[in-house]
Amino acid sequence: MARTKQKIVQEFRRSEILAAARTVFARKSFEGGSVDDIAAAAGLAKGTIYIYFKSKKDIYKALVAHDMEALKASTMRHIEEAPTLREKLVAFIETRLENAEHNREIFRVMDTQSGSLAFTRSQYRDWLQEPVHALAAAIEKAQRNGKARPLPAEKIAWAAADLARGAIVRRLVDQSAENLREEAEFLASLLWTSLRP
Amino acid sequence: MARTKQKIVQEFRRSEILAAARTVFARKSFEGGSVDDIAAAAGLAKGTIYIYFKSKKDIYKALVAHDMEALKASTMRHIEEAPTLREKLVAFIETRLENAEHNREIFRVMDTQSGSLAFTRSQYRDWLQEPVHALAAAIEKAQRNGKARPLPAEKIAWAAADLARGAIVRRLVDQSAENLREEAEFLASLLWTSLRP
DNA sequence: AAATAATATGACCGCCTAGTCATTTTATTG
DNA sequence: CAATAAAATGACTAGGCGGTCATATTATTT
Repeated sequence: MARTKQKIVQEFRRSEILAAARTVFARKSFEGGSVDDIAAAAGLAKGTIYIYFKSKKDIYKALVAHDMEALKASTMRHIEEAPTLREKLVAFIETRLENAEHNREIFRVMDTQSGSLAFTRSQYRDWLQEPVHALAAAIEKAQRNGKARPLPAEKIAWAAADLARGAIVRRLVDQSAENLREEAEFLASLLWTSLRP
Repeated sequence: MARTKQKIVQEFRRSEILAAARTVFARKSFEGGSVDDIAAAAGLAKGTIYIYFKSKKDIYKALVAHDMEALKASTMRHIEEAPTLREKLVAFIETRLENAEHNREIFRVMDTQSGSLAFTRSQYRDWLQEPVHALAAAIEKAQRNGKARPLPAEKIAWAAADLARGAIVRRLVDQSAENLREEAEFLASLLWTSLRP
């Protein structure tokens, strides 16, 4: 019982710290943001931070792992649920736009810092490639059923990811209020035009 | 005469330092790379660096300005020279892939650090948007002549930039040796399929 | 070749940051 | 309500950084 209570509080603190780190890293990048910044943003003393995380890098890893996993899961689910390939394309792009809209900070963190720091290649493969591969698989399945032309599926899937990313960046910079669904539909249609039989 | 000699040597030193900075910033990012790193890479003492540049930020600004300007000019010229819209699309994408291939470091620098540091919005507008706008203008012209369907030109141009960027990132990571020209052709064809009458 | 000017050097300074730990505050328990 | 355990604190340390400057080296001039 006490154990559980402890765990709950501990996890709450950890998530509070991660939320603070998300803001700080987004605004100043990993190198630019200090642990003091994070502590201040979380309303805690610096020493407290080190009770819950063993290093600054550790915070960063936990943060990226958490948010990447969430985006991956959400994207996979939406692809799964969409019935037709055209709708899967829209779902893939829309999920990513939506996620960035609601998590501006973490998108900036993932987008700027990504490569160099703290993660094995296989973890990135998992987070970044898995949804893309899922989309590619859907394209291939449609191709086998004659519902899509035989273009290289993997490449098209990556193109969808790239188009989504570009739109996200522009939306964040321009504060563009353009309808999210419409934008996703338009981008998906660019690819669908090439794919449809 | 002496003046000119001086200038030549000075400019040579500056470009040497920029080359060193390009490597360092690409590997460690702006915050992560130190002036000592740059000095070591350039084979100079730290003090010497400060004869040619007044601060670390100043080095960064000169570096990005130089390389962005070069990419912009190259892209604009290739678009200009291509006769048809389809070829202009290919030229736009190919130029960017080629540039990244031959200047891996600076691509990483521009891609990771971009937003926050040291530049006015108008400078970025210039470097990033001008080639895209040039492509958009070409699309619009083709549309007026009935050589392209009336899709939003600006959006298509940005899509071309996004597809190019994605391909570049993957080429850098995967060391992919896939034929550059073919890759550009494929990406351009994705857009051209939607555009062609 | 001496005098003078231009360049290059690296030890040094002040500042900042990641991480520690003795001490204090808060929660739990008997 | 002690007594004890758990959690939180922030002053402190060690190391690294950007930037300076008195000194040394090299080039130019007379």
